[in-house]
Amino acid sequence: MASPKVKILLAGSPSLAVPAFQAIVNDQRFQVLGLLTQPDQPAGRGLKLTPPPTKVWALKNGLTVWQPEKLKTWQSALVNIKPDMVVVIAYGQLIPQALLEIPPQGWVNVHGSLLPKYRGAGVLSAPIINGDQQTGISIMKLVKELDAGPVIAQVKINLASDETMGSLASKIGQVAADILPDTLIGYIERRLIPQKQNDSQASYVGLVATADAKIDWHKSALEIERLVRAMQPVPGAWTTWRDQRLKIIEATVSDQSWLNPGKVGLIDGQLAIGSGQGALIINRLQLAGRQAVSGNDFLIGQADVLGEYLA
RNA sequence: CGCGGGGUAGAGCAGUUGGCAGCUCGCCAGGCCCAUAACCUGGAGGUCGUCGGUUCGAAUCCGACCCCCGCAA
Repeated sequence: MASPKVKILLAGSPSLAVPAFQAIVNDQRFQVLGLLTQPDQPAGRGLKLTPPPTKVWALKNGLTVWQPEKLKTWQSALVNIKPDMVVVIAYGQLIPQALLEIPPQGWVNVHGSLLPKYRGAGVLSAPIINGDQQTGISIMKLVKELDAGPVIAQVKINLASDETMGSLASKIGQVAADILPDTLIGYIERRLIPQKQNDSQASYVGLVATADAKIDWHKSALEIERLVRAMQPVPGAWTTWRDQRLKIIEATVSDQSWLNPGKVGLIDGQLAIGSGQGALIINRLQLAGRQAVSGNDFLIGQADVLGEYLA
C-alpha cells in the first residue's frame, strides 16, 4: 500500500455531519487537514455565542478549524491549505465558483436526498411531508449551480411510518459514514464515475421556517401527522391555545371525524383534535414554557381544554 | 444585559389583599361485583428549587443564586 494519503479538508456544520467526518478521520487512507465551518453564532436563550457542533467535535480531535465569515475572502487560505479534495456535508453556504476550482479533485458533497429529487435546503422534511416511502443520500460533485452536480454514488433509505426529521437525520448521518470513505477512494481511483443528473426531473425544496410548521386544522389528519413528524424535533409542529403556543410532538391518525377542525375532544378516552378529514390523537405535546407531556398528563392538568378550539 | 413562561405529593396542575398546604390521576388497603382501567370507603406520600431578609406568622412580600422550558437568532 504505497499510495499516498488523500489530503482532505472537511466542511460542514451540524451534528449530522459528525459520524461521516469521524469515519474519514479513522480511515488510514486519508489525511485530514482540518475543518471549515461557520463562525460561532449567537444562539439559544441569552444569545450566547455558540460554536457549530462539528467545531466542537473537530477541536476534541485536535483538528485545525477555520471559520471565515465569507468564503470569497478565504480563497488564498484554501490555496495554502492545499487539499486534494474538500468534503462537504451541510456547510451552510453556497461555495463560490473560484473556490470550487482550487482542489485538484474538486469538492464532494453529501446530500440528503436521491438527487435530482429535492434539491435545496429542506431535504430532510420534504420526503416525510410528502409521505414518500423512500429517500436516501447522494454523494456528488459540487458545481456552481445548487445541488446540480454529477452524482458519484447513491444509497436508498426506507422511511419508517413513524420517521421524524430527527430520526431521518441520524440515519442519513450513519449511511453517509458507512459509504463515504470507500466512495471517495473509488472516485479518486476513477472506478466511480460521476453521472450527470437529469435536470428535467429536478425538484426544489426551500428552507423550512417556523411559519411552515404551523398546523392548519382544515387539512387532513394524515397530512397533519406527517407535518408533525417532519418538524420534529425542530421547530416542532404547533398550534395555539388561549394565545399560547402549543407544540404537537407526537400524534397518530384516527378516522373518526365527528370533531370539527381544531376542536379538542376525547376519542377512545384519548386527547384528540378534529381536522379537515379524520382526527389526530395526541400522544405527546408541549405548552409554551412547560415540559413536554403525554396526552393523558395534559388532560389531568388542563382538563378545560376539552371542547375548546385550537387555531 | 434579546423577549417571555415555569420550578408546590410518584405524574399533571391550582393556590400571591401573608394565617394550620389543595385538585385530578396514580399508588396502598378494604368494599361492591361473575368481573373490570368502572363504582364506593379509608390510607400513605410535600424540606412549597436553594440561600438569606422582612414579619407574631411566608408557597405567598424583598434580595441573590441554581435548574427547566417557549420565542427569537
